[in-house]
Amino acid sequence: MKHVLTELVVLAVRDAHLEALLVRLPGNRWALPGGPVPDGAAIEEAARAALAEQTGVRGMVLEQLYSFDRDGGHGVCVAHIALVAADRHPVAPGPGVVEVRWFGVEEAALPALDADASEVLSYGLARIRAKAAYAPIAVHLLPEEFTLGELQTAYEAVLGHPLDPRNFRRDVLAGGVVEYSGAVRAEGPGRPARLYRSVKGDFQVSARERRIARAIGAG
Amino acid sequence: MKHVLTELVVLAVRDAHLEALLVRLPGNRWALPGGPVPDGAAIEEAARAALAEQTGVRGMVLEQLYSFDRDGGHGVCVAHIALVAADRHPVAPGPGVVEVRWFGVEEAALPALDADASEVLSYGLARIRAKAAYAPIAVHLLPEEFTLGELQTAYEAVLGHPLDPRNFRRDVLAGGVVEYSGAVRAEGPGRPARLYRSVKGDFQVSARERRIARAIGAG
DNA sequence: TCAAAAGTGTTTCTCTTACACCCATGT
DNA sequence: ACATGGGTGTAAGAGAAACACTTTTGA
Repeated sequence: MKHVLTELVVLAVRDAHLEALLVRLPGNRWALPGGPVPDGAAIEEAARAALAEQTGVRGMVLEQLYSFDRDGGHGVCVAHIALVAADRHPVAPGPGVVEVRWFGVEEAALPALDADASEVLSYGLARIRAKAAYAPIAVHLLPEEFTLGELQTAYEAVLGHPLDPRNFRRDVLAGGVVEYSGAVRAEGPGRPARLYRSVKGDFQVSARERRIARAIGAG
Repeated sequence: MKHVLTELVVLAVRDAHLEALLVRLPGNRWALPGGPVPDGAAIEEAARAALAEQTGVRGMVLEQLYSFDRDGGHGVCVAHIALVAADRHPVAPGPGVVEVRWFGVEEAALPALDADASEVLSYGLARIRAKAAYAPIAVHLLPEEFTLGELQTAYEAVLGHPLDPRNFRRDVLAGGVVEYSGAVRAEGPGRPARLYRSVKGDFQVSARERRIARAIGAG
């Protein structure tokens, strides 16, 4: 018997930067959100519940990352990664939490974290970057309707390098992962942008789509 | 508090087929090898120990797959995948095990398995196939020295489709993941094959190597 | 000398990349 | 009218895929 807990790497793109959500615990210690998985509870549900309680964030895409030994073999930490559209998720500290805040994921922007949390965070970042190169993940980082410019910005934030707009548009549209919603949005000066939404349904990772997705990440 | 256990998808290439190692428990039930992770023990060590005890297989490459809820939320199963060189691992049933046997991974070749085990097995197969397309995994499925023909056969068994020998040799050798051992091996009629061994060391997944590795899997 | 497996280069085509200008709107 | 972001096509280079024959051995 061991105690089982979850930790979450919660990521969003805010202001063209990839940011992670951290919680400040009493004693000025910053940590990843998370909590125990009670006996009888499902792991993923417990992760969602812990995140909702500690930070107010709920209803996002959640993926299991890895399970780590903790507490000298007396515990197990099942790490998850969550992708959220930052605007749709106002944060509020829950019980036991002093503060909830977004931090840029660059080393310099992060507060001090213990070694375990750093490991989980690195693992999560590696996973999302690897996955961005072949899967249409960025749609999870955006509101329901978005412009291709916003989608490109999200990819650029995750990947950490700029993409060519013409190639990006060609490949995204060819991949069929987004569809034109029919609406446009004018915001300040400049030509109004068409709004797209992500196409529901599982994406078989066909050879063709893998290729296209790779292209998305390869700019 | 939950009980934590491991299950292992143990894979080998035997006779040009990808096969999985299963154990028969009393009552004629076939199952994946595995066992409890005792309080205080590390997950991966427990997985190795369980596999060694139940089947006699030890010292192979082990990778964590996923953690599943079990027993109505009262347990957690941390699934692993193991790649072994079949010839180097004679199997022998341990305590509590009636029989240990290799089965082809095709649906038709497998015995009846419970739903949980089937799910873990499918997950393991998906993982190894995905990984074969970009990482030099097949070397783990072969003895220390092997011919390029054997390596190609191993890849073909994992991927489930034939590869072009010229492209395969070119890409494998260009990738630098194997080196010529200097020896050759004559076996029956036909020109003797050069023996290769895998090059130690971590393979940074450089753009170049990713490309090459992709080539390996893309035939 | 025949059967069997190992080993070797080149060509074609597709995909990826790089690149510059016009369009529609707000101010 | 101009500043701002949105939207579009093409050409050159790189990588992947397809392809057939010669070599070396055992029988």
